[in-house]
Amino acid sequence: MELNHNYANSLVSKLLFAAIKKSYPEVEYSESQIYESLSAPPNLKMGQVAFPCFPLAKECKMAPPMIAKTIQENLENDASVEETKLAGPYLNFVLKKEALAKNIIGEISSGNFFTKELTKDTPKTMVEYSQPNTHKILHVGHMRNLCLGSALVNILRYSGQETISTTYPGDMGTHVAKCLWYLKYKNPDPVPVENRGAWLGQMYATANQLLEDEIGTPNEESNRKQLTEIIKQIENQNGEFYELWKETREWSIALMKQAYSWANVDFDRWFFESEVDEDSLKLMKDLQAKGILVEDQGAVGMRLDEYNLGFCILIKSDGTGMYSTKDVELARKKFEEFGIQKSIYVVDNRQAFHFNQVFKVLEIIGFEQAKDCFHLQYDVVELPDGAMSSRKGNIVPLMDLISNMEHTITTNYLEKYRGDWSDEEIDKVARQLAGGAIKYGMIRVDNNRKIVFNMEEWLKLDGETGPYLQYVYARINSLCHKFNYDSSAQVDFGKLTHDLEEALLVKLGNFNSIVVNCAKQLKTIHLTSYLFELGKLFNSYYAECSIGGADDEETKLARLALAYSVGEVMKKGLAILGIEAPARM
RNA sequence: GCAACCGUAGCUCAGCUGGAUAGAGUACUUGACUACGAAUCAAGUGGUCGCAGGUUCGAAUCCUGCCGGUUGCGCCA
Repeated sequence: MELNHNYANSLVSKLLFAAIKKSYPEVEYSESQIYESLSAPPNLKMGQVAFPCFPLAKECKMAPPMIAKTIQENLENDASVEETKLAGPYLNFVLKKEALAKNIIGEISSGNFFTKELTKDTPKTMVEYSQPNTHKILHVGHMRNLCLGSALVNILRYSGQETISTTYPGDMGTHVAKCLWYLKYKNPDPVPVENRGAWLGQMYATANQLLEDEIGTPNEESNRKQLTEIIKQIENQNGEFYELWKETREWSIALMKQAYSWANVDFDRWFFESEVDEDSLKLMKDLQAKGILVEDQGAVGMRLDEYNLGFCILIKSDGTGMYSTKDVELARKKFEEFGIQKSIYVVDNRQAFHFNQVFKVLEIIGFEQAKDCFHLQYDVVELPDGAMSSRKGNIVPLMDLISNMEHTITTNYLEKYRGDWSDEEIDKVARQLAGGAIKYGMIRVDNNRKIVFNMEEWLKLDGETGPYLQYVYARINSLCHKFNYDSSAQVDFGKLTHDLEEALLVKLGNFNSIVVNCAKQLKTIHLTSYLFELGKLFNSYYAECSIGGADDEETKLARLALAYSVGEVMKKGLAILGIEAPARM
């Protein structure tokens, strides 16, 4: 539940609540209902806050414009309100800029703005994201999941929701067997000393190709026998392949950790498939013994036809489990180990059917939390020539994207500082900007929309990108430094009279609401758009109004304070998206 | 066949819990650095919101049907 935390809207809803009570004593319209209904007029000349009177029309049995007029007549005077304006069915409020500035800039510079209680009674939530397979290539597709998941965790936490983050790597299954098979029987090359995780991914791709090529040849049957043996050894936890699995698995995990570290992502809990496999089968055998599961064509599972979810196989005819089997057990572990009330799965939309099945199975076997399990789906990342596939050989490995981006940024923008800045700083800023470009690019489009990844486009860094926003912060930081900004100095907020200053103040005041809205809708785009709009506004302001060269000292100080506030909000907003803002770039 | 998602400017996308004049980026044309950082800013060109109905004071937004595209739909994960 959202609390009233926006200064302007809280003020207006309080005044409106009293006026509505006075005008229509019989109508029930709570202060928080009013707060929620407030919107913004099309432009600031019409006011900063708009109250639409449509919702009241039915109960008051009166046309909205008349209601607006009646309410206006019953409004009490308030020192912070300049005037109210009737605009048809809307009642608009013009707040005094000075009051707006004093409150918003004051709260931002004191830091209180970012520590407000924004919501209450939110459920304890777990977010699972990043489910890469070991022994396979980590590619740009994984990046979308990682950026989205980590931003969402930050959004939920900022808005006051207790959130546990978790990752679920796939460290067993046929893909592992194929990779180990190739390593043992076919690979002629020595194991490299470095980057073994990436190398392993290539081994898998080669293995997959070779096995496919040998289908229909005399080798097919022996290959299959060898793969079965490998899988058996890993499951039974002994034999040379089990040892090889343990060793190679670590190479992939090291690569994952490297990627997570680059992305500044940290998980509260790592679940591995191998960790839930055995228990998941036990759980299913229990359920089977209780008669909850049925057998069908040799497999054991649950009939979900009445929910239009077909048959969910939980024990294959060879006695082993499926991915659904493990997901049921994993859910049980999450509920019991952490006592969560809500469980979010950030997984691409091809798994929609799978999760519907799993959630239904959980519900049927008696987990109440099943109704609060949510598959947050997103569309996949494709390349200009279609879906990524190892067969096509058109996979863009994650580390290629990262190093390409960092290299381009260094040569195009940072090389000019060489000698002036330390090499370490140049590398660090290149990493931060690459992070900004990649992360912002991954989460600025809606989850439901496919991303066609084009390396050249991504390297351009023009327009709506992470570095555009980082540049805003760097410029402000440089300004504050140059003019010795002091956050404790007295400021005459009456000096902020420009239209763009007002627009910036209103924008700044909306920050917390935007993040709460993102948390409610589990979306990142509202925040990315917001930050871009804030950045654009500031850049216009910067071009139009000289801050350092203001007419008088008071104006300069007031403008600096405003600029500083924009910088703080920008930095905070980017941080929520997982993006660092360098002090200079 | 069934289901989910997508269809808005040349291209990439916002706007979708109905509300004031449909917005950005990009591309293209033009202008602004002896300047608080030009990784920037300003201006212009560009739209039957896939199509057809319906709901109502009001629909890009909600409902129905159709068209086009993507992805799923029992022993891979």
